Amino acid sequence: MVAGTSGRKAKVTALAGCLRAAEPEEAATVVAYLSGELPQRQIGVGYAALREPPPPAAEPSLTVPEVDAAFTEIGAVSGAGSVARRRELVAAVLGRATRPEQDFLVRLLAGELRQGALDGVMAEAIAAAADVPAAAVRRAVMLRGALGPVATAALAEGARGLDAFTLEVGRPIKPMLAAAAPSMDEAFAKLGAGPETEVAVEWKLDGIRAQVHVSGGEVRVFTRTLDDITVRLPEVVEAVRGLPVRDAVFDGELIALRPDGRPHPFQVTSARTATRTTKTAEPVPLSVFLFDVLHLDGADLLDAPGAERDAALAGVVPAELRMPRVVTGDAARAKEVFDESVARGHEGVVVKSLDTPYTAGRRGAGWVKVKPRHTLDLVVLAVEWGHGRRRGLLSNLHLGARDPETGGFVMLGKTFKGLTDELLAWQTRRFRELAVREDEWTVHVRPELVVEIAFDGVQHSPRYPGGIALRFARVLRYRPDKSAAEADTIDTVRAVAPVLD
DNA sequence: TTCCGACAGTGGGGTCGCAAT
DNA sequence: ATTGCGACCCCACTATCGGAA
Repeated sequence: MVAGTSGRKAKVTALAGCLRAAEPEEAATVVAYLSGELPQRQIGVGYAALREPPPPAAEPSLTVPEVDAAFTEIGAVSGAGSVARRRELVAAVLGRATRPEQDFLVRLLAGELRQGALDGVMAEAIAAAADVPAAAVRRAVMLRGALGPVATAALAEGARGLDAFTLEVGRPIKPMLAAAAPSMDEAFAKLGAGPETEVAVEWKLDGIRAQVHVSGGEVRVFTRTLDDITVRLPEVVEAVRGLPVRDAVFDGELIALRPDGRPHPFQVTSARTATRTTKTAEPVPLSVFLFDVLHLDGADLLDAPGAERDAALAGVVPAELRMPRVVTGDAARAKEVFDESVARGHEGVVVKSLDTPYTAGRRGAGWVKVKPRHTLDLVVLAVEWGHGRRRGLLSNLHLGARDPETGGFVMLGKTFKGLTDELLAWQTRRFRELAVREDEWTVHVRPELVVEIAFDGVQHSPRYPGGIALRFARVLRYRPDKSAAEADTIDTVRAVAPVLD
């Protein structure tokens, strides 16, 4: 029903009907499932555990609370034999489901529900079902970090129930995200910036986003997906603990820096953040750069304009713990900041409106990131069949650079990005003509077609034969004017974007 | 009537921890 | 010891809907 229509209003109507029909105690679970999430967040079941579902039941008998209880039990399984035990429990649930129920549950557990109803549409549906303003629902979701509890409150108590969701120090909220622009001029245009309207131009570091809560001297650190990673980061806790605040919520970035202040590759920061144990004697320390404050000693600042939040930040955080930032209305000055950030090895800048409040969880137009862009002409070595709306189309390109030593090609990664429907149709036809070998997923082709690829940088790769891979590769256009012999070489790739060490 | 902001979809590379092989 | 899997870090881009202009 929901997947069957492309219209958002129709989806909202259908979803709201489901919510009204649900028992009050089921509402949170129903909302989670319909938006493709589990209240448990994760239960250790993925694609591999779902490959061979048991025969479906003839008659429906499963209830939502039963499924929820089963998922909780599956999520609690651990230790030796846990993989087999989880699969056993998954099979038991699926065996009680009818064919359509099985199909839904498999897609839900695999994270492939894809029915066009994630947080945004579901928030509208909750608002419709509970007859409350959609903006109030969205705000509650941002503050609570989950749809389910918000749905329960809205359905039971209406708008009054939503008022109970406030910023609580110690509970993470969804972080504000940035839109992207290809150049400083376009970033300025998006924000309406100019001599009359200044903006903040902040360095963008290639690290891990962090929301740092201080509550009476106790510090907690949360990731973008609201996971608590405090215990992994003692040096971050130590750095923030010294600030002259009683209660505060900060937003910032964590990054591993070398002694000269230049950044380590992202992989170093990522590994450091993901490591739970102290297995190495001297882990690479992470540096903290705070760029926003959402609460300060009793005062919520979410709705305060950017300039006011920055003033509050500067009042309690010393410059060495703040993200470098320049306020200007001059695009040329902004470009200088961008150039300096890049020259020091960083990703680029984020241009921020001085007026907008902190719009958590939405890719609001208040922040716009600008990064440099590299390009290469590479050769397509193979193509993979697409899924979902790209089913039946050759979608994901295997990209290779010329290897002058062997006369062959070195694969540097894949991309499916940047392709229009028209281009997808064209390349599906074209690659069939060039096909030399085909398996279930992949069509291998004669290496003749040259494609211009944009990418952010080059990183060490344990996967690809050249030992390097492109980061965030996307298609700009095909180059019918170039032959494979004129494509860029592996040496050019290394020169264009050196791998940092 | 046209324009544009918000949203969902389609996957990319990488790391770690754990259980199975 | 190595491999497979699940969970999360980082992410760009296009199509579409529906309200704003």
